Amino acid sequence: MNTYLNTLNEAQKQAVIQKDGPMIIIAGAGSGKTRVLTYRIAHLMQQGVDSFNILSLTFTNKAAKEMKARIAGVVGASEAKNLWMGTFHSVFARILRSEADKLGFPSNFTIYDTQDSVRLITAIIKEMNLDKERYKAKQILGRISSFKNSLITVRAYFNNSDLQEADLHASRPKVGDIYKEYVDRCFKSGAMDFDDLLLRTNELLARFPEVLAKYQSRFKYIMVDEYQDTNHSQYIIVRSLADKFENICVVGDDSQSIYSFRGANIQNILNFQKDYPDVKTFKLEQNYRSTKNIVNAANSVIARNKTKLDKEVWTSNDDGDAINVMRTISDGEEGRFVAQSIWENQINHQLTSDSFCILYRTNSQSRAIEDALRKKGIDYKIYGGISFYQRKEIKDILSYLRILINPNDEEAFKRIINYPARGIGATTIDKLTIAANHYKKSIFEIVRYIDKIDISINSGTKNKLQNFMNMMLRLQIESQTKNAFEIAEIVVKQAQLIKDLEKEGTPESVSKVENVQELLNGIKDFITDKIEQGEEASLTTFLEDVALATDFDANKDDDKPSVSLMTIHQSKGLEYMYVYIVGLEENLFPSAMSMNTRSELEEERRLFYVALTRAEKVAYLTYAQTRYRWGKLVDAEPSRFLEEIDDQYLQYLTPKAINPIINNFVDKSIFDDAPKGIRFQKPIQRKKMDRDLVKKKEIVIPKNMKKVSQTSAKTNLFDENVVVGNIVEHNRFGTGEVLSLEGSGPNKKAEIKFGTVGKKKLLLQFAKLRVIG
DNA sequence: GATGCCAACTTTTTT
DNA sequence: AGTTGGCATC
Repeated sequence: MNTYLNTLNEAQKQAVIQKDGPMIIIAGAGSGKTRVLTYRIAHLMQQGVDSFNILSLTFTNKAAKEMKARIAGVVGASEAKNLWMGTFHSVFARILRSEADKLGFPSNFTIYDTQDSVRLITAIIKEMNLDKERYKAKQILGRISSFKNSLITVRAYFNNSDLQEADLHASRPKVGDIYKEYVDRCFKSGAMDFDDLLLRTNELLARFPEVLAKYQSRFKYIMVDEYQDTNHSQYIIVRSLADKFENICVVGDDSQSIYSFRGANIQNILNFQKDYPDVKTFKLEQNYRSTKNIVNAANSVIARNKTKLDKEVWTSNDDGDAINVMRTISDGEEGRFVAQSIWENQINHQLTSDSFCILYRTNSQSRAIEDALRKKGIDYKIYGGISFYQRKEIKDILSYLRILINPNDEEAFKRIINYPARGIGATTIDKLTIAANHYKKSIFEIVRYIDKIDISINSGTKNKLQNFMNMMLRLQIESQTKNAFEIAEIVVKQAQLIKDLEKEGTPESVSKVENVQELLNGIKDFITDKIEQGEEASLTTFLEDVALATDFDANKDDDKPSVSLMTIHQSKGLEYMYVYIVGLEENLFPSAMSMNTRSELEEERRLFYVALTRAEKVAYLTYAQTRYRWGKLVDAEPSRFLEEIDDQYLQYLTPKAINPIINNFVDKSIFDDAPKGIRFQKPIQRKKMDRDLVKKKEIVIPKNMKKVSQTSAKTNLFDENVVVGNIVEHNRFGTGEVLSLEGSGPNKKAEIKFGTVGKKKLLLQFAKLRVIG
């Protein structure tokens, strides 16, 4: 018993065994935070705390799942099952469902994603006849979102002259009216957006003392991970729930607070000690993840931030390699460098692709990297960007399912009323919306009782509407006796969704059909999973999962090893042996939108800190001199963050082939008779810092560059110039002899006799052969 | 009301 | 560069 305690260091152990009262664990990057949290929960349970009384809030659903699994390993699966564990959004969505009637919501309320919210606001702005240039839907949503996250309700807004004045000043006097209409329409649709899941929870706890008391007594022990990234709304929920027992344990690292753009308030963690004067503070400062070089380099950068808690991250790991800095002429070249480097590191160190991760500031940067990886034949997995569930064909099907559960869901209804096309156009939908607002009913009900109301729609269109409604009502009845998968299948068939796509016959529509198929499979998997775990497998839970799922949750891990690509934000909490941070350029990282204030810049710096501390062994920092942005080639300057790292931890790689731009255009030999001393350098010295970097460090021969430079010097090692008789090496088949060649250009094939698998005919452009003799 | 073409916008990060 | 929405035309 308690053997797990012996695997912890002293600081970790103290944090694990501290049972009661408020406590804060300040956990440096890579300091075993998850382990401490996991063991702390397991320890509580071993001390006799009922799992039902423990609430643990994590940052992602994936983190919750993994922690639950690890706890189950210590205390047993059946014990771990009752733990309340998940993201703020999913835990409180669950609570809201069971208390929904108190707030006037149906228990199967819809969760609007950002897309739904933007569409609704767009519609409202249009209905109110406002100038959509002045009232940009996305911006208005952002404003409403920040109101909600600061617990400023519509009423509070209209009671707050400062806020109204600010909007007036910004020439947007109608923001409050839009806000009000938006909230009303969500309510009428039985829908909550992401921020509502927190705001409405606060409403529930504030307005119904008996509900608050119930959950206060239930959650005797509360733990909050990534506390530095909680917003005010989340903060108040936690404070209210913990108010009875004050057994509140928050974990976080102020140096990794990177979500202020969505309302996260770093003050929550900085002020925790003020909130609870008798707080016990624990600091986890030993880093187990990274080399000394990486830890020290990261420290040297974050030291420049002014607002932070006092802590010192250190490691007893090896020094490791210096951090590699690479400049390329373009973003395309940057991608090729990364791909080449990964390829070589894989070979040289016998690593699989899953040891590598490529991090970038913005999703749009992935394209150039992807191209390069694909050309090199390196498997990769990309997280983020447009999630599967956001695709049009998928959202359309989900909208059908949403309507079956909650017919009042306005956004879903508007999506499908004319999809597939059934002759119901914008004019009709406008009329229906007006009627719906007038009668204070949902559009669904208006259509359902279209005969009973006074509305100027011609009989042909009315007929179409009734046909549609009849189908929906039929589906509704069927859905009551079927499981989520069966319903989805019937919907796809009844609404002729696949048929509609197949009719198109374009390559895009073919892939859409595949996506629909994948969705159906996904629902099937979901159901089997849930049934196996003895959990609820209803359509409601499926749709909730979909709405709150992150990209990580959606991805299956059983694929073949692949390089991970993601934004830095998504990389929080993860670690990889090799990390490539690309696009280290001014206006990109730090972002041009985040350089106006000191605090914005500090957040960008924390972001860089997060990126660098993902690396266990080796880190590469790359930047390009030119980059395509908005379809245009623009010049780029190296990021200030490169300068901010203490020089002693860096080594600069600047291969000759890439360096002088002019050499790509002019054959140098034509100037062979020119006077000595002529410089083939660009005369304009734009990149001041860049020159300095090169001047200072060029002579240093990078420690681990030996292998790299060897191979990159002989580029023909990897290309298609093999001849009969060559001994070649193939990634999977090993070594073999080239027996014959046929075809030319992209179709050039080689017949090779491998020792392991015998004779093979391979297309050279894909085979990636290395000539070794 | 549907279709197809052009203009405008995009790219900061996400539950 | 790629996507989306608006507008003209059928």
